[in-house]
Amino acid sequence: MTKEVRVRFAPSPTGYLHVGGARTALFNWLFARHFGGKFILRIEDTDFSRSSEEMVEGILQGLRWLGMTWDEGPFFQSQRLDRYREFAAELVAKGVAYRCFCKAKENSEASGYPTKSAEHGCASLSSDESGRRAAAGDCFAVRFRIPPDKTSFRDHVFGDIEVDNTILEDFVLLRSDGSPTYHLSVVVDDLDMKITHVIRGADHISNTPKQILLYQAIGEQMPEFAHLPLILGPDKQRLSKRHGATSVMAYAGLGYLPDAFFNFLSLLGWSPGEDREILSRQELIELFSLKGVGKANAVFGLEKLDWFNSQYLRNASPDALHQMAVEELKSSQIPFTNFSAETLDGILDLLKNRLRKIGDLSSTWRAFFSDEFEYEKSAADKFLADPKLRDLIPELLDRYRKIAEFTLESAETVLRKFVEEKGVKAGILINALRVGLTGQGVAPGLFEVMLALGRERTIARIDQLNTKLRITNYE
RNA sequence: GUCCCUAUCGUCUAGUUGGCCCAGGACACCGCGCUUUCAAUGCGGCAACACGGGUUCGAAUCCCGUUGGGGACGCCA
Repeated sequence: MTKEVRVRFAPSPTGYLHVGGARTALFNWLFARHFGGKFILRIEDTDFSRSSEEMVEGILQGLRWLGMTWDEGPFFQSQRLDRYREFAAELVAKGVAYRCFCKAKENSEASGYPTKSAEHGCASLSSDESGRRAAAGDCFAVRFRIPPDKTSFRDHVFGDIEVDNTILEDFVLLRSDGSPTYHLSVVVDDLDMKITHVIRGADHISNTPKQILLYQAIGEQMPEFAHLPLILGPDKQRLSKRHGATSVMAYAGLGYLPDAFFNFLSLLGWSPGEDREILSRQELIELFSLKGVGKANAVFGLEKLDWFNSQYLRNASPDALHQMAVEELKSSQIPFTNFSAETLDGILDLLKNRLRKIGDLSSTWRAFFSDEFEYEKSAADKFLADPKLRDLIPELLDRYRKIAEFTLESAETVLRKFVEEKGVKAGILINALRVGLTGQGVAPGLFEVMLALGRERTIARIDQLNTKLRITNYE
């Protein structure tokens, strides 16, 4: 029996949960669920000046939206400060780290190139001297002493990676204010939390040797590593604000379904190795494997996300769709309250194949829910310009008014008969009426639309169309 | 600047140990059918192994180089 798989997602609360972070969380989550292991949430808030509680909440919210539940945590590094200090002290005692009494560099010159340990006078301070100065109250940071040789590790995604230690700097473990840096806290926590697999973004590849050196210095067994290729914007540059939304909650707001977003994200940098793409969470959990993770960075493109979303929308249960629609209409303040559930569901059934986002209901398909809507300009110009309409529409309106029973058949028969008598093509009227009824040049079948709107509204809108034809010149 | 990583259609990708790949699927795009417009659907099309050297009977698959892209080099994570 192998030991339990334990993975973690460890964001720093200096921003919202962004697309890249979400994908990292997602792969960790999938990995844990696949092996029946634990998914642990840890907040890396050791940079006090940049961390905030709202950001923590935002991250949790994003994870919840995507349905990623965690088994342990959230743990906060800010609450484990004593542990890191204790650890750093041990390292100093062991001689693998040393106190550095140099003044902290200003941020502005932080772009400096690696400083070799030899360049730090502090590195060669005797432990007596070092201890004496510390006891005297001299301010110091703790630096790790980089040993000579090379460091290598096997990555589950990238394979064997080796670096020469000489390029590594004697990095800081503990700042002069006593707070730990990332390298210290991440190693201590992964050890204490018994993390078996560190799955994180490829931007951490070059940090890994430092952490491995730390594990080696204290003689502990290290976790396995798997680095994930990065997600880039359409210009192949790092995803940033100028690419539009980067926070996952923004996508919630844009009307994307969490399941669709989840599915889409899972296929960014990973492939099940077969030709299926629409996969449920359960299927994803079963299929997920680090072997399927690619090495090349992936571009985050919206077209395919839209497609995924439309697939999930069309496959949504009537109940789920109903609920989403009600929410959407409410939030966009469209007064649809006089609709029966049946009416609403009928409309949704008519529209669901054409939805890309739930928000389309209140934008493109507004006319189905509200009497206040405009004719889409290009549609009106294209379909309302025929001068014959001015004479035809009033007559046709009259026929619809007189219709005995308003059904799909009768609605169509009235029009068919009418065009036959008048000797005009059905398309002229159908297209014009479509604009009149929906404001759009593109919509579901006209007679189905009539039924969905109901007799009264249909007649009222034809009447309105009649009026507009008289007062507007369409071209 | 130094180090690390990476490179298949516009995009996401398949391509397990080199031959079944003059490279498959999906999105997008284009055409045709259906039709009342569009969507949906069906069928079809466009479109890639970055480049140059090797190794091999044979390379998208292995090696080297070039170029492109990304990442890291902080008392940020």
